[in-house]
Amino acid sequence: MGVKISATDAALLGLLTRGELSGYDLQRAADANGGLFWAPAKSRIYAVLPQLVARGFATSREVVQTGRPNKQLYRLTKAGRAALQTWLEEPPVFEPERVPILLKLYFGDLLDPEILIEHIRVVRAEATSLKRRLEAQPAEVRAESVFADLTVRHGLEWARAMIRWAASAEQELTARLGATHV
Amino acid sequence: MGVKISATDAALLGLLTRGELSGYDLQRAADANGGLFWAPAKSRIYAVLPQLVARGFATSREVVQTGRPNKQLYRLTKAGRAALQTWLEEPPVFEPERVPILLKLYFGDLLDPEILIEHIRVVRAEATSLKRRLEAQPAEVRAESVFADLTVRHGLEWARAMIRWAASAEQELTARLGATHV
DNA sequence: ACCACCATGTAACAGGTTACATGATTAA
DNA sequence: TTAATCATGTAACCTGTTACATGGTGGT
Repeated sequence: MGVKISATDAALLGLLTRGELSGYDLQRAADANGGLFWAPAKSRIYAVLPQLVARGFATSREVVQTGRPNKQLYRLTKAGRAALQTWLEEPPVFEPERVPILLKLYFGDLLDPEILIEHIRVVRAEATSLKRRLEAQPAEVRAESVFADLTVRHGLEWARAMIRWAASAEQELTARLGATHV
Repeated sequence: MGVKISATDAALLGLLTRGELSGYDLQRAADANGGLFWAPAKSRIYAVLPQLVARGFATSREVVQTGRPNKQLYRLTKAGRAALQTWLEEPPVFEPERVPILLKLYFGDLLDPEILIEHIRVVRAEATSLKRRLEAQPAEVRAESVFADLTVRHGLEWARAMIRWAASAEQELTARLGATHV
């Protein structure tokens, strides 16, 4: 029987395979990927870490520092490593997300078409800026490992899909708007 | 000052614009779209409805039935309609989701490549089946309204993006695997 | 005989956020 | 002097899930 851990647990344990880290370090590491696929709030990180210790997945030691706050360094245990491995080997969860824009769109008949179109423009603009951000990291992350590169490519595919969809939705709604206006 | 409501509140209030409905009806309506963009658990629906009444966004009346359980029918109030409108007019939230597969992939160096490839195949298979499901509803939903159609098209773009990404990821990882094996 | 539909809810739990609180050091 | 970095945490709140509980009706 394998020990169950959550995705957030797994993210922290995974980062701890790379060395002894503090909560602060872990947050930086999680944010470093632009929070692209997993970035818990820091309060969550500080809440989870003691739980990991309590469950035997990590140990902590305090490092006394002068001139700056003391810190807790966390180290992965064998049990933690095993729990992580179990999680990694489980088939991934697949489910289409809840997309707020779709909810607004679905009730589009209740909304002024111009506002709806503006909403879609917002989506396209944000997707475009995400795409640009992702395209603008060639050597840094992408060459580092196939895996990091594939996560970036996932984000790019996603952003492109959103842009395509938003463009076509905008076009269609604009056409409708024009048709009913004239 | 506008009254703040959550997306789930908005989903229920939105459905209530179409008439007086019970919790049961609302769940069916939410699931009808294949749960594509917003499908709360029924316990959540039954928890939220009384809150909506308490906040003055809906009224309820009991309908006594014979041969089957009594039911509560909920009706949207003016205040509820106004709160919904405020929510609909707010610019949509845009944020790339948390994708579990990416977390597994990011720590791909900890995982047997064959298992990783199998994970990606799962994603592709599920995305493909979603795509097929969405393609298989022409007259039913899609012609009904532009808005419903656009939500379906969103799902399709998303599914296609996932398929494209998974195919390319699988190819790349397979190549790497072959290279290191031979 | 069994299953699906109708219909509402409670209980226990998991996972997550924002805002608040503290406080020294260092670079612009 | 203003802001960022380092560093940890609490409190209040919100959102959501699964499992449990009940029980008649109508179709295969």
